[in-house]
Amino acid sequence: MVQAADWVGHANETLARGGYRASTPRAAVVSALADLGCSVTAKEISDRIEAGGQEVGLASVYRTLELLERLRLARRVDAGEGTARYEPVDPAGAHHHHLVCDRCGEVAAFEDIELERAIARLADRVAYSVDAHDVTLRGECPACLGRD
Amino acid sequence: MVQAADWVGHANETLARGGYRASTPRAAVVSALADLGCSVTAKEISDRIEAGGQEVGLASVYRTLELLERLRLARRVDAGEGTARYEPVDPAGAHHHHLVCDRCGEVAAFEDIELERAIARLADRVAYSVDAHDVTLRGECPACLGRD
DNA sequence: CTGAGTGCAAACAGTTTGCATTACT
DNA sequence: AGTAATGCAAACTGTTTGCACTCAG
Repeated sequence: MVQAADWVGHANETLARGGYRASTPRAAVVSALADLGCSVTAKEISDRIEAGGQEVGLASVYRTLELLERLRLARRVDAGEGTARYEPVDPAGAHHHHLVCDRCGEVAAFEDIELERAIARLADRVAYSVDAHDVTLRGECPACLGRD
Repeated sequence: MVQAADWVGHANETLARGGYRASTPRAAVVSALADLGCSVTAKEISDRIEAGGQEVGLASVYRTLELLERLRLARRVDAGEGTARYEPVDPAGAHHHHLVCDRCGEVAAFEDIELERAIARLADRVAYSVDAHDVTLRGECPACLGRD
């Protein structure tokens, strides 16, 4: 997992360096994304900001997420159903993938070097030039398994 | 890739066995999905049917896809952007994953035993009970690479 | 003071649903 | 005949966009 504080600093720095203005709504989105961490929706970000007493229009949340994605500060991850999810990108390059529960929708993260290696080797063999990959495992989370 | 003819037969059989009626629109969707093969949208299916002279409401396409998915005859695959894509499921169990071109959206398929093995091993180690997985590689397709 | 960034509301795209009608079995 | 399945149109959901206003630089 990305260190929330580090990432917020890194993100704000990158934004400033890019000539983007430091607006309150933007900062709120950055900070909410950092707090929520892995695999969050625009709505969740907006709610979290609202819970903190601020108001930020959903449109601004989307615009900020789009910007963060363009700057490689965040990435869109696909949990499957039709709702876009985002998460902070670790500046150090570490990354993880997701386990999604088909029953309750819960998302967990995992890392696996062996998997990464297999993908790296594969990437060399294909005709495409690969610069990103996503892996999603689907099944049932421990909680749902217990509740059978 | 799934053998189109085989799959159509298999799908129709499964549908019949399940007590589902053999309607013309349903058959058209099954056959269109088989023809188009890998990673198609509801709209593409509808267009392809229309091109063959028939008319099938988009709603029926969606309803049929949902049914096929429930019967494990098709699966929803996530190419990333907000449009659901479907493809026939090989009754023999063979499956592949996708390479998506970030520039033109072109989707190619690949298989890799090593990758499957890594995922199988990983699936044993996690707390979730994993029963499906998706891998998507993103990058640029050969055509777009050439067009730099 | 100037334009990047915002909020709102309207526009959109894909998907789902209610209901009267059609057509397998 | 009975009911599963269809088609249409309306409803919905998530996301994007146009525009007037605001505020950081």
